[in-house]
Amino acid sequence: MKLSTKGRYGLRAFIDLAVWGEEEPVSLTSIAERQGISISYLEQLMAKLKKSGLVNSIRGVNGGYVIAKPAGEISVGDVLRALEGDITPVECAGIGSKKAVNCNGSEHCVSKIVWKRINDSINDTVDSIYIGELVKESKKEQ
Amino acid sequence: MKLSTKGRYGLRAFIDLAVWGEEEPVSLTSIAERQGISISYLEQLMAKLKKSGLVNSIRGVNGGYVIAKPAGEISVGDVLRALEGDITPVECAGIGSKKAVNCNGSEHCVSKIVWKRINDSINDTVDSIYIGELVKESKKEQ
DNA sequence: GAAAAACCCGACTAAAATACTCGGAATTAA
DNA sequence: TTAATTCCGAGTATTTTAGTCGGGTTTTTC
Repeated sequence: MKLSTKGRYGLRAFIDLAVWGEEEPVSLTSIAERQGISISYLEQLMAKLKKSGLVNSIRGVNGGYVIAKPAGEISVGDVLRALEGDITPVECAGIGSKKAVNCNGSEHCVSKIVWKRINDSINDTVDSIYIGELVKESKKEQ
Repeated sequence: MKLSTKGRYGLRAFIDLAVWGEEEPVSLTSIAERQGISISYLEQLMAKLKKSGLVNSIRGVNGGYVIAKPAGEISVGDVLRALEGDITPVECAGIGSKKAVNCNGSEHCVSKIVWKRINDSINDTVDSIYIGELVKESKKEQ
């Protein structure tokens, strides 16, 4: 039960991008310096974000990345799901979905109720926070 | 970002115990049969639950385990924390707590706001569900 | 008292996931 | 051209997970 560095570093990088990329593209080198994350690893994270359409890239000298939509329209959930794939801790909580192994037994998987509530609460939480708020908060602190 | 089998199997086992253990202790053998979990592994899980005071054990022939308190007084959170240790996906979200590596940088760790909200929502969720409800639900289905 | 049935404990390990690194290719501004 | 960049795919050490295994100890029943 731990969010991997993909999600943790990736969100940090994305916020960094939103804060510093309003005028011109932000290079991985500069994000790496500010955030203390290696360039190689950032490349991987950015590839995922690009594939999901959350950032655009500009190649060549003075190139870098920019966010693809206004920060107010991108939720933390969008970013985390792009990076992690699925952020629910238990899979078998779907309604008519895949029947997990060992999901039988006398209790007819009552625990599914629990997993579903946990999954929902996480998704609700991350979908209710927008990058814009975090950018605002970040600027306030400087 | 996945709840381990410790938590998933452990909660299932605990519910099983609460359902079948009202009159007499429940043996690991019987839980293992109903739930499709190996006895050896169940031993490990029960050890944790016992250490946390959530179950009591009765040794000898016809022995087994019983829940230590009424099912209505034990929350899912109690059980999961006993099994998993800490169920929050991100550690650095404490207020004045340990300063994580790489938690510096220009944004002064705004992402902490996110981690804290996620952690809180998970804890609130699991602490609001009691084993008693699940037992009731389980019996309804039979 | 002996056997059976249960719990108790620590070490061990195969497999999977994580958290990266590395080398090189393509692109573009100056 | 050269240097700064993104892009791409492999490769790999470390850590975590998900158990198993073997050998106890304790208690109860017969």
